[in-house]
Amino acid sequence: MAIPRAARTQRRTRIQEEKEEIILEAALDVFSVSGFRGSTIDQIAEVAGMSKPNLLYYFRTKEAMHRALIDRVLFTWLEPLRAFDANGNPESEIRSYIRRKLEMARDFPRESRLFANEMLQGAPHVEDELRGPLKALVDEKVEVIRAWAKAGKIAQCDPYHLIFSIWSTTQHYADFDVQVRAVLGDEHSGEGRFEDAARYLEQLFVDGLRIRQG
Amino acid sequence: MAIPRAARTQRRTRIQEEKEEIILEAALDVFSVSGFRGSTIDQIAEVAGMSKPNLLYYFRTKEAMHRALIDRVLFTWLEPLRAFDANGNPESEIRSYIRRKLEMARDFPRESRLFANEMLQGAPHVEDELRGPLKALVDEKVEVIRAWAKAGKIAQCDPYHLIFSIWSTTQHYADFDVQVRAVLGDEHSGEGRFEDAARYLEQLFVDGLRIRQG
DNA sequence: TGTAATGTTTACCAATCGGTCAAATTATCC
DNA sequence: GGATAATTTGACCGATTGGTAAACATTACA
Repeated sequence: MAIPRAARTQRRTRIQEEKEEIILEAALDVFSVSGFRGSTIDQIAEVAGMSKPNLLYYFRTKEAMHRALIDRVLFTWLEPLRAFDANGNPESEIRSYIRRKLEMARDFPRESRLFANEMLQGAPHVEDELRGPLKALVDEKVEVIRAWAKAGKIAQCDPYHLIFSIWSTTQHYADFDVQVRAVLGDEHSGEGRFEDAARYLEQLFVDGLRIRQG
Repeated sequence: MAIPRAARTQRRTRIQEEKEEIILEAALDVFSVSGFRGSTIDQIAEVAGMSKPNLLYYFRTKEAMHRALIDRVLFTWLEPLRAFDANGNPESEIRSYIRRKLEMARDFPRESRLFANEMLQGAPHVEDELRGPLKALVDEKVEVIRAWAKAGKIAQCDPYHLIFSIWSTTQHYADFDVQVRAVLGDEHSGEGRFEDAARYLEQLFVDGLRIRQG
């Protein structure tokens, strides 16, 4: 008889690793478009190319799949902010932060949309993580930015809103991709639009913060 | 026998006007949080305080409710951009555009989230409107901004991405409200945060575009 | 006040939902 | 190769889904 996955303590099988990966990949496809409530296990099973009971053998509930995805995304999503370096100079740090966030929007749009979906629904599954680890990390970087402002390296500004504005402008290209494409028209919707966006955003933030090379 | 609403040609009744308003209000509550697929007619009926068949007497399908909402939101949502005046001076026009968009995020967050949900799902119900009327309006305003840049009133920049960045930064405060509150902490999450955001964003864009009074 | 149109409700439908179960199949390891 | 554990499947469950039919209640208007 099969032992329910959650009760197992043994090392994971090769098949387990592979199948769980396939399932999470399919779940990301579905959840990122339809949100948690709007997605069905059947949809995910079909995308994953396996039967529903088989899928439920690896993740016992829909919540379990969603939680596994969210945990993974939350971690990697904050990678660029973690890399934000207090010892670097303001201009290059902000430039590369924008770059990295924009690259993530381009390379991992589903992850961005999964997160956006969760926010729109009021973060029912991750509010604790937002108030805990996320806030802690942001608070830390806010202090860095404040120090830069105090030293006259950048203009006086609210560091929280600065971070919000970088998040929103970059993630916009993943979350509102369909709108961006529609407005730009098919001719300007190629991959070049990310380069255009990077150029514009770097100019906006560097000049907007009146950054002086330090 | 009751005549299906869609087949009626007569003027709308007082009861119709009232009930349809109540239903759309409830539908906005539900759709804006859960998206189209994740929302149920039963939820909407409960929020509206009427029975499901009664609700379906006024809107024959879930799609009909959603479409009615989207149509209404799409129109009012573009009001600030329509007000964007080519004859005004760049600084005050951009300042007041940011203000207006921020006020809408504050006063109509459900409408913003409804739209965001639709975008995340790939705009299955409104892609035509995006490629048609929306693109047309944006193209028109883009020309205004281009003229400003040509006249040296603002820095050279891609007007499309400028508009995207104003959209994203302002709507962020509605769509990601829960994250903003979590990061700012309960002490800074009052209504004052909109004033802080307005101050920061105006500074960012005015300096970022190196606007010179015209 | 009568009556026809409008509005509301109860009971119901087939389809889909998340999830279970036991049986059948496959992989692993001695 | 055989025993044992891991994996997969089809059949199924009760609850919920979007939506309907028809009886019933209310309103508007002559």
